[in-house]
Amino acid sequence: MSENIVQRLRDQIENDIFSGRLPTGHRLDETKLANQFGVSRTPVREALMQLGAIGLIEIRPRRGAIVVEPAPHRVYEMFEVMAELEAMAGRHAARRHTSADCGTLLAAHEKCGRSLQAGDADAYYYDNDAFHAAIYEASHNDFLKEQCIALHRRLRPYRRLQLRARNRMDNSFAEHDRIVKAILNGNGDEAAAALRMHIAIQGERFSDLVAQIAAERGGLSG
Amino acid sequence: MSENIVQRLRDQIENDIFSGRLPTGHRLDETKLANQFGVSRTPVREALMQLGAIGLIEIRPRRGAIVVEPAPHRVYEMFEVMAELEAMAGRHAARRHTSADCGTLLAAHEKCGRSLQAGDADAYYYDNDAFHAAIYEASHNDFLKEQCIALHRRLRPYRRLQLRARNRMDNSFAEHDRIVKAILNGNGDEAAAALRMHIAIQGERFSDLVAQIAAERGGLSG
DNA sequence: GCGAAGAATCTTGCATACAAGAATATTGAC
DNA sequence: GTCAATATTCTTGTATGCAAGATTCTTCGC
Repeated sequence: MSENIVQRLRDQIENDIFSGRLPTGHRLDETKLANQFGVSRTPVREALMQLGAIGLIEIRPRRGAIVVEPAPHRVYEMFEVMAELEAMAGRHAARRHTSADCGTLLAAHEKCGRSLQAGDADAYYYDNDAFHAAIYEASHNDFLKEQCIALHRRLRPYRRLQLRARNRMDNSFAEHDRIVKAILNGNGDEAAAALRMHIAIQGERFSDLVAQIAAERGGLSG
Repeated sequence: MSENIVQRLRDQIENDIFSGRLPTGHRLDETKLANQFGVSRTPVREALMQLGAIGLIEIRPRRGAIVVEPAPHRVYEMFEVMAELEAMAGRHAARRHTSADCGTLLAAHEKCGRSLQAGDADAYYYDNDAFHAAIYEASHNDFLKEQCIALHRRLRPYRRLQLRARNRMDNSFAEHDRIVKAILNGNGDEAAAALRMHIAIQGERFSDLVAQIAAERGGLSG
């Protein structure tokens, strides 16, 4: 499939982490992974190194790699930064967008609307990605775009949890609407504010979720 | 020195790139680098991979790695993002700083002042790093801090060029002064604005520099 | 003389081997 | 019975070897 083994390994391990097959704290033994995938340790090491660079796993010298679930407060921090980056993208998009950008953005927005009406959370999830990608693109700052995509990807598993929440899809779409209007009107500050809130809400929802789980666990175990 | 060869190699190659010993477009031959450093190809590969993850070099499958000087407009984009991240750090620092943070920030600021009075641009350069690091720290968002440090590091060679410019050190210190006051007063918006401008100026100065060099080159070569 | 096809060479990608440090188990002392 | 020290095992870090793809050089055809 992939051109080289390293990328295939990286994607596979990444998926295994996101899907929970490789739980937090799990030790990633190079030899075992190599055997498991039927390759040698060399590409495994390189794949692990790449995952370490993203921050998905922690590589401790001479002590192997472990899966790190970022502490909840860290995920919250990441949402904070994401909110600011998205706000920046929105501000620039409002000022710099071309007519082609408008078309892409509107099309993505309408696609979200159709998925919402169909009640298809999975479809909405992907359409939402495209919607945000359109904003990054319209910001006409490629470096910003890359940073946004990387962080968006990193936060993927946490966002995915949220669309299941009651009314989240409706609210999300309403927020998108405000964002689109601001960008098309060239109102950078409004676009930034709308996007910042749109993302910040997710961070807060995540925090709520963590608190809820902690409470449940507390109730069960002590 | 370093614990492992890979880190040593990574730092060395990174320095060679920043210092210009390894110019843009230079092909990084694994075998040659291995011989040069007296190690095997394995750690060289891993070091190159890490540099590729940062974006300092480009790794093309089966075709080796080359040093990529980011195009000027891309550096400008990076300064734009840096400005926004610093502004965010400043806004949070203004709201969240502890008394210990204040002490560190003030100490760093005063150290900059002493280097300025001594007319020592090199010292100022390092003190400036510490000053900004103090702000990241005071933002109490570790993820943001790490992102800032990484980008700051990435932009290092371009910042270094600038302190040589006339009056830049004086102006920089004056801007620092405004930033410190805003943070200590708890004025988040003011701190953000001051920092955004502080960094944006550098991006613009970089653009000026590029334009100037381009003009000179144009005058020479046709 | 110029262009294209093929061969030779060179470089990367992966596998295997070996050495050194960390984790663990075992044994001895208290 | 518990703690500590040592020995053993296990894992990582680095070196080397081999195969496949890329580049370059040579040769042949036009």
